[in-house]
Amino acid sequence: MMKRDTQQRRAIRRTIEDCGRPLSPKEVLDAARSHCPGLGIATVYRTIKALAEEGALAQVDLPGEPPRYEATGKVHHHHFHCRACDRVYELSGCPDGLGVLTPNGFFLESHEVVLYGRCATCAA
Amino acid sequence: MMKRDTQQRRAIRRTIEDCGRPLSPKEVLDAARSHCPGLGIATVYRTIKALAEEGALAQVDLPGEPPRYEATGKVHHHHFHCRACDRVYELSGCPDGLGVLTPNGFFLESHEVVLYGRCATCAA
DNA sequence: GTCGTTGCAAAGCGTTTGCAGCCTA
DNA sequence: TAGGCTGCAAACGCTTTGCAACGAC
Repeated sequence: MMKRDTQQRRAIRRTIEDCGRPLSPKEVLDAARSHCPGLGIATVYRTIKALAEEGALAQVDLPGEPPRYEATGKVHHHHFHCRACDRVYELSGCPDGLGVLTPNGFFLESHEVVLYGRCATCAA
Repeated sequence: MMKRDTQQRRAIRRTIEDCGRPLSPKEVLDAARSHCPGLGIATVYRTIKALAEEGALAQVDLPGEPPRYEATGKVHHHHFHCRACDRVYELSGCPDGLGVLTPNGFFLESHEVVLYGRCATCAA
């Protein structure tokens, strides 16, 4: 898939790669339209899905939130969700001691950590 | 709200309180119908919402999952999501060192930790 | 020119809401 | 009996899909 390099796809890919934080399909649409007016939401969904399948995008699922998407190729990280502006930021680092939370007999494969609060802009 | 004590509400409340793990509306419907045949999904949603508003239920949001609900009155805890059976289990304990993940200028209010893997039943 | 891609509109899917009849108090 | 509650079906919001026109190669 993704056999052709269209204006729409360039705008969508560039939007997500340049942003540095996970974006929702709606955020991608709004931002990509500045490069490509008339872009449709269906194309955003289709392109995101294709980019995710070929490994260029990672889906970021946060509790109670519709999925966002970020560029792949980053080291293991978690996210900070600002309650004021609803933006999601990347964190570096990872807490220790998750293994001891696992009940006996359970097999731990992976984990997710999400912090909530106010980002630097909204805390001011 | 919740002025009357109906058969449907008794079945829904009892189902969630007896279960000991967070349930989705569909899980509640299926289980509660054994006590109350003919129960409708709309009643499950309405009752869950009312119980949550009066503080008897807590909504449990996991990444990429529709909300589940559990009885309130428990101490701070997190959850384990079994990838095999899709059930969600309660964990006790909480990792340290989340504060150091918070970027400068950000204000940390709360956090969420979710573990993934196989529960004791599915690991066997 | 071919056929992959796009935008629109319709279809899906889970959740919510309107409404007439039911049943608790 | 009054009016809160229920089940059904329609409405909703978000995502996916069908289809004819478009445009990359």
